[in-house]
Amino acid sequence: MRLSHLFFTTLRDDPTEAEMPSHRLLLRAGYIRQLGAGIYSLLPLGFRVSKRVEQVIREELNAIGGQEMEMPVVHPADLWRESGRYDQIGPEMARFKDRGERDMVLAMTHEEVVADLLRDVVKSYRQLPFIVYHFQTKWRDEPRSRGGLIRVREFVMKDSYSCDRDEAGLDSAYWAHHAAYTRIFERLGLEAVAVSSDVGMMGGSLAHEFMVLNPAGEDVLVICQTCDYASNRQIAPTVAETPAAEELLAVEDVATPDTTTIDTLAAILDIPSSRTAKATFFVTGEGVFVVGIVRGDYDVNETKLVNAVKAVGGLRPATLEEIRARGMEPGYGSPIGARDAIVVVDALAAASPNLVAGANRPGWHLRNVNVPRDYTPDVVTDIANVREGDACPSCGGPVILRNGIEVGNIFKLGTKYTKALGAEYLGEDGARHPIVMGSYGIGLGRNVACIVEAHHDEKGIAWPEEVAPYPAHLVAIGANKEPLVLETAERLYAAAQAAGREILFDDRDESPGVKFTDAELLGMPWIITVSPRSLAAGGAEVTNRATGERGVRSLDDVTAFLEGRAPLVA
RNA sequence: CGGGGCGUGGCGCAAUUGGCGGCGCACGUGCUUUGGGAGCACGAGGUUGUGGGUUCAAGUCCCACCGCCCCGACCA
Repeated sequence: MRLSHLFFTTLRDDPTEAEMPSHRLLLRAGYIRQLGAGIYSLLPLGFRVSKRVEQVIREELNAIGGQEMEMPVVHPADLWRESGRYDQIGPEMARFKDRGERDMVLAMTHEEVVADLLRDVVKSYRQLPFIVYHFQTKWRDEPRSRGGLIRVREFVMKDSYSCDRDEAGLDSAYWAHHAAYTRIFERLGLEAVAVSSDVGMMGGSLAHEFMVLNPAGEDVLVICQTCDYASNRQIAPTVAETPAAEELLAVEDVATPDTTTIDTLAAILDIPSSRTAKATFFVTGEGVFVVGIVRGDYDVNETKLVNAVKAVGGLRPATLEEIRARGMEPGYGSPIGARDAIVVVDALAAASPNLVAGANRPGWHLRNVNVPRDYTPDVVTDIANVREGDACPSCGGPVILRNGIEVGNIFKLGTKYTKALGAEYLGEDGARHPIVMGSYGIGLGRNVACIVEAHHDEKGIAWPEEVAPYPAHLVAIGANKEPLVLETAERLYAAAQAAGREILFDDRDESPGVKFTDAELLGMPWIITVSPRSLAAGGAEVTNRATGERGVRSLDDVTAFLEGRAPLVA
């Protein structure tokens, strides 16, 4: 591709909107352009990268027996009513009517369509198992997009679906995907760690997320320093020593004016925060009031709390009025005297004696509150967030917390969708069984962004060879001073083309500085410079973009590389 | 949805008290230049996000709306 004809432009200045390196560089180098919040066009360069990522995924999925297909972006709403998600999912799903006034939706994911196909196509156990997948556009009207391609509303996702006779089959398909994902992210140049994760609204019994560590990541990961334990903090169990038993003292009032936080409470009473109880207040999507109690030195983990009370529609923070209506006082709250509320107490908090808790009166707390002597929990379970340095649930070693970006996920769905839609097969036993599904996703654009996050320097992008839009960037310098330069560059370019290898050729009438700067910004793995100087030195100068290694190679060596016959070394 | 910020040419920015909308880069033409974002000359490009209001006069003040970014809530 000649740069003189490439549909792109580079920007000299950083766009102010872009804060993450990947966003900034992809914009500046002319890979992407924004159309609206969370909506991006891929320019030819960006599209080529995306296609190369796609190809890596395709190869690895084919290797585990995946069959590529394509499902629609627009679905009849009735299909989503069948699974129940039409009413479950909020405004993040786009809904509209077609000209016949029929309710339609834009695809957020494709479990329903797969299940619909299964009930049509699969009759017998002989047709199972199989894996199907496609690369298809999803629309998810996120409350807030951010970080360029990291979190968008419209994106192309590889989603695959395993269809099995039974749990054992699902298990094997699940771990096959786990292995395939490991290979995919390795080939993409991403250091992804597989962490256990919450199944969320997808339902199912087991899930992993593949995470790339990044300070801007939206998930918090619990990673063991000693063993290979890694989990999303949403579901990471807390492991704490059982507090030493103490004589249960009598409850007594203590005046604590203007003391509505754990920090100030611990300070005013001169006690560690672990001697206090923290009360948090939520309301489920169905309007049920939930009080969550953790010890003062921990935070409430909302995912665990949602799961503890099986909160339909999730949880939202309660309003002050809602809290007072239940007989509690914000800032001085505790379940003592609470009414019309489900009380969930963290296991550690329940086991900790003589805590300071709210008196439900402004300016007052209570000393020596004990469970269940002083109030009765409805649920006692782990609802606390793991902290940095806490014990690993697997080996007991200290854990660290890191932020991560989710680049892929795998879910054991089970029969949730096939039961709802009636996708059954006739078994060897002559009975009908629901097909057992798994669902597995990788977002293309987010992976492209994460690759840039991991492979760039102050000058620009440095693509790994596996995903680079072009293997080399050919630069001709001093062409109008020495005609042989342009001749040579043209001959190298033609040789690559003739061999079926497309490379980037900067044939523009630009100054050397512009060409070098752009080449480094665009980030092809090899920059090949032809100039009077390089010709005098015996060929072309080759620079490895990632390592910075540079050397002069003979035109034969360079030609062999460009034709794909031999690797290049600097 | 809550909090904060910002909308002026493709990008980055300026415009005093309300007083003729400018600058750098990028872009076009010509000449010069060619190993690190070249020089000179000429030139094109704007409904200052939208709508209303105040005023002799609005980029600037007021109201409403729209859009975008950041933090939070949220995230199949």
